[in-house]
Amino acid sequence: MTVIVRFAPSPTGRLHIGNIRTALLNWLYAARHGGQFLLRLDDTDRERSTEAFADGIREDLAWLSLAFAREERQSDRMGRYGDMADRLRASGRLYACYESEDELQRKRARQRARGLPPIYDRAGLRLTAEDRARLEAEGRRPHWRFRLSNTEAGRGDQPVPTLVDWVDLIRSDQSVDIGSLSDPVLVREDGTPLYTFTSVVDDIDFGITHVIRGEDHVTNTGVQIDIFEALGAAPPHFAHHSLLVAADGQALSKRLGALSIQSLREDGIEPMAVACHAALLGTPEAITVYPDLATLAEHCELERVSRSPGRFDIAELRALNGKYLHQLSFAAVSERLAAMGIGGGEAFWLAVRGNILRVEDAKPWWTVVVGPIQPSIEAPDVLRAALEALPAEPYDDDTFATWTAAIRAQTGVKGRALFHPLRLALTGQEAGPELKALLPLIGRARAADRLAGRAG
RNA sequence: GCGCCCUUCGUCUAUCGGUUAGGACGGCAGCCUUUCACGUUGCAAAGGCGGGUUCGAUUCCCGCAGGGCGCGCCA
Repeated sequence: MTVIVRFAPSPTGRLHIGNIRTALLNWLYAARHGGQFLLRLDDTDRERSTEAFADGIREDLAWLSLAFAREERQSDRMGRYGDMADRLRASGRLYACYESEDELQRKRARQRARGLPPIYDRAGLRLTAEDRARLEAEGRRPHWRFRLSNTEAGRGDQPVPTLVDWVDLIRSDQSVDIGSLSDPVLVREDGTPLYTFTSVVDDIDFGITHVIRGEDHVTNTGVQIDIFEALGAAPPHFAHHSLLVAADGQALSKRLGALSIQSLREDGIEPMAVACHAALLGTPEAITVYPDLATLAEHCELERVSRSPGRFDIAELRALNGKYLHQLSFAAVSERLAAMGIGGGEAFWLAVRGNILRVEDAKPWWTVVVGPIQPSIEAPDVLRAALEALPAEPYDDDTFATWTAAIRAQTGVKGRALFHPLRLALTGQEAGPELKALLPLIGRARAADRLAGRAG
């Protein structure tokens, strides 16, 4: 059996770190099993879905190299949902209800007040043909509910505890009591099919073998398994991963805006750092940046994803990004450096990569190399001696050592007293890459200017 | 309120009743670099609370507390 998984965001916002974790878990599962990953845009909510958000989702996936074999949109499939709804009506599993939003709210409030669970009372099921005709004549249109298979013979419509169970790939044995749930609305008055239903129809039609999603869907799964069966289809395998929480342990949902993939990208975080952090968080694997998704997939077993919520701390992601850059090869960034107007070749990259957290942090160091910068003058005597001892070009990796040895011999100054003034004069900065590597890039002319206190 | 899930170093986790409770990130220290950073080596750092079961509980059971999620004509 070929594994087919899907990522099904609704284009009502940008993807965030939590979303992308779901996408990644799906993509990586497909990769590990030689399966297919498909993108499904859940855009049945016409009011909130926009084309701009759909583009944003594709853009974010592309940035992370999460390629999909196929793209489907629910808005293209409305006819199909209508047909499937008819099938459920024909088998008596989809029934018309005429309560207004207000009436339903009042019913729920009453039930809660009496200490009862707020479950729909199935009044719609008891409507006679005459009742319905009268309601329709009043101009009322029905919404349609799916009758959950939670009753037993001799007890009418009364729900009884009914466990729907499955072997969850992450949570192992899992069950949901659909006896304590309301019959879900599958189709609205205006004919719009709802998620609970469209998702099942799509999973059937697209041959989805594994549904990997957040644990906020656990209850949905209980209901949806019932719908799969009502439609005569075998349910797919399910896996529900825990959700991410913020660094303070509270729900992440409040500040998702700042954690959009777009903002992480603009923040200079590398896509593989985002992917590895999101996928490895909450697993026994050490969080490290692998060179590509295929390699990441080798380290990512769905079965080992933790059931407890994962704490997402952007500071950790930034640190991870830095660690990744510290060992990144020149070949991997040469084009981007060139696009930023940075030259200096491999020597420059190797010199500065250990001192940056983001690729664009290389830019100020390039300015340090080509100037102009304002030197910072400390210990003028030392700098004067340094200027006098400054060797003629060509410079190489040994130049700095011979030069500083000469200054030391001349002045008797050594250690921090020698290096700190040189660093301040040559770079204008307190800390930075090895001067040994920087000096040949800076060159004699600029070095001489800076040692003399002139901008250069 | 009801239901489901979770609880081991600061963080992510390993441990299938007996371990010096292991690893990774971060932190700290040494080393390297005659400077800072990078790198490297080492160190410190943990079983929420209360009851059981057992010769023995981090591990199994119950309760409590804390956290997450669900209980939509959202997805």
